[in-house]
Amino acid sequence: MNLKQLSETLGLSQTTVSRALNGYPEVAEATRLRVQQAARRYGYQPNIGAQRLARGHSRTIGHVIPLSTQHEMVNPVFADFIAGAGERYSAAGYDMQLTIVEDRREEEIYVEMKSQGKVDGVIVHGPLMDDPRIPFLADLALPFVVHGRASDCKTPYSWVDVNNVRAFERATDFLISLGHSRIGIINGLEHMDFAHRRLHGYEAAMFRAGLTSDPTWHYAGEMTEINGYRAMKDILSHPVHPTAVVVSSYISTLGVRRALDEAGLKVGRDVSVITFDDDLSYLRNGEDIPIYTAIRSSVRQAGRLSADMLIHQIENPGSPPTNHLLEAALIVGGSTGPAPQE
Amino acid sequence: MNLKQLSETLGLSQTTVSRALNGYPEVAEATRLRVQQAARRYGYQPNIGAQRLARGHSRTIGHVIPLSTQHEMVNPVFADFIAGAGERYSAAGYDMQLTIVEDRREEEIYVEMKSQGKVDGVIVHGPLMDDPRIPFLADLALPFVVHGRASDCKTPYSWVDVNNVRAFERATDFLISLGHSRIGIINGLEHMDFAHRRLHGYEAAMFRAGLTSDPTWHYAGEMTEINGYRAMKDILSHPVHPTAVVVSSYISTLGVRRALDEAGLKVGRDVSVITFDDDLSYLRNGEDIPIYTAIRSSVRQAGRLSADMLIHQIENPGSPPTNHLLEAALIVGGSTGPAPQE
DNA sequence: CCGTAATTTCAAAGCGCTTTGGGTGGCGCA
DNA sequence: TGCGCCACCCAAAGCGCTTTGAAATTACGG
Repeated sequence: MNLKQLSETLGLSQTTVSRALNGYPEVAEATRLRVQQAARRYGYQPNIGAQRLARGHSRTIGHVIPLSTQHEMVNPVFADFIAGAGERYSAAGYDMQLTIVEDRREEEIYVEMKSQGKVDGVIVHGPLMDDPRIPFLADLALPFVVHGRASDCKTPYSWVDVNNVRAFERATDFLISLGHSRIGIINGLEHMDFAHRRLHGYEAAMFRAGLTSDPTWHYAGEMTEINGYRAMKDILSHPVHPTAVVVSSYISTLGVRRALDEAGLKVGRDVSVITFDDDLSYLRNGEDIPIYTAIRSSVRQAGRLSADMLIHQIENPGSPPTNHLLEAALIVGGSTGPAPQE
Repeated sequence: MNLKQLSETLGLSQTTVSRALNGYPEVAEATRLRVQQAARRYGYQPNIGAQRLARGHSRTIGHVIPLSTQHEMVNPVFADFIAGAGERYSAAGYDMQLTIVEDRREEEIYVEMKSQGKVDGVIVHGPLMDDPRIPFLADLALPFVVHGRASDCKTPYSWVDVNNVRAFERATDFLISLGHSRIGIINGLEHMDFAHRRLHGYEAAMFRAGLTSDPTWHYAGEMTEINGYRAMKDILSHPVHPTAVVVSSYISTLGVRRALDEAGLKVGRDVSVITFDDDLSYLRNGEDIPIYTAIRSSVRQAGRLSADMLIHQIENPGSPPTNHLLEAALIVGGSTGPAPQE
């Protein structure tokens, strides 16, 4: 059933039917009701392609997921972020389009999206320190919101981010307050903006406490279980090793635990661990009592916020970029304890 | 730049330009070349909405992710499946649309997709034993491929699935061959079809070996880390407990390990563990040497296959449903060993 | 009872593409 | 020379919706 048929059965023009259905005021309430009922009865659904063509926008939001050809890894927080954003899209009547693309082709995809009118806006995932995508998109005039930030970017843009500096500062401070002085960090890849900020927060806390941070206590790499395991194992291999570590991801932390178990060290007694906890639905950090002491910020919530901001931006063209800085909560669990006496 | 403008600058009709660009034979090669060059030069991209309207299909494939209101959990294998499917969509010129929806509204979404012409086909995730979505979609005449199967469904349909029965049979057989006789299973929710099959495979192997399976050695629940931990802890709480377990997910296995560590039991010596390994990019089961003995089948590969099958089905309407049964490999790692002597 | 304004409805012109159903013009062949 | 046949190109008619501009109807004050 299409508009024409519906309008014919109703004995009205397409104009009136369209207006009745789209809530325009210039149609009598009685008529509107009649039209709505008929639409329901005959299961009329406007053709989306035709609507897009006529309206000039797609009510679709794009997420482009770059897949680096070396790593071929999909960020595990992605599923939860999408779930959060998706909730909001559904509520606001938007569709979500996902594109998996080799990272070197990402800009090309944006151009295509823009000029084909595929999407009304995009969410940018996993920004680097100086991410070329941001000026590029700003230039394209395609509305976008970044999940994270790009430190070296001067042009203003909209973003949703966790206060990573502060989160790692607090985590480190907490360990220091427990008497730890040799503290390691197992971080993400350092060209990723979030990892850079986390390192920064950690270093600031160490410096303020007058502690030095041995480079052999640092690790930066993709945040997989294996890498967490390797990093911890490597850190332990040095004669003088840390009594505590802060870890950038819950998944890496699982590897860290494995390495500690293997070395016969008890988490929270021999080595304290604080993890960053994205509050993933399938990796809850305990329920009432947390397993790990953690700095927690829900990535799902970040997804919701990003979606809301982007929709606002799309529906209010010309509105200035907005930001949202989420504070991570420091949650005390069983993985931290006083520094062991030497 | 749109078709009209492009054709005007070229001094050709829209027809010819459209045909040249879409590879129709009735245009001179020289003209085609000229058109293609001009299109590139001016960055012409056909408007997607217009194309859809004119062609009558959307070149979009839908994935609807049901979010059960109780659990609110996004299946972690989902990201990898999507990545695999997404590769193929890109290559074939299809877009991917994701919809997050409360499970009770799922059918409504399908109707909408179909009648609005939003998508040309859909992938069905996480089928239940007797999944109402399958007859529903078959009825709708919307092409679809199921990732998994629905045991109780009589109408034929296309699916891609792992041979879950055989995988768990082999895993159990392997444990039996190592001398284990008390073997537990930590499974997914049993109304999920895959979990049902896995249980079945496990039971078949036990039965064939003349072993009985104590119900206190069984667990069925959402496959999170926490649940793995709880399940293992619970299993260990009984005076006579299993010396080996098969676990339905890598993530649960991480919880299982935690419970074993906490109990002072060594994986592979005191308790043998075999896990199902979806070969997730962020949770690799070791690299050269596997951490866990596992039955492995790449969910990403399943994504690729599903996408290929669906595209084929869309482009060849009326072709009969096809199936693809993947065999999981049994990979021996360090988490299994001979049954401990009592 | 009429002029004016407000309300309600409509016909038709897009939106940008594909596709049908012709037209040219040039060539070979009788 | 004339005919038929390709090879190439075109005008125009959709696809199903929105929206403009105008017409028809009703309401109302003088």
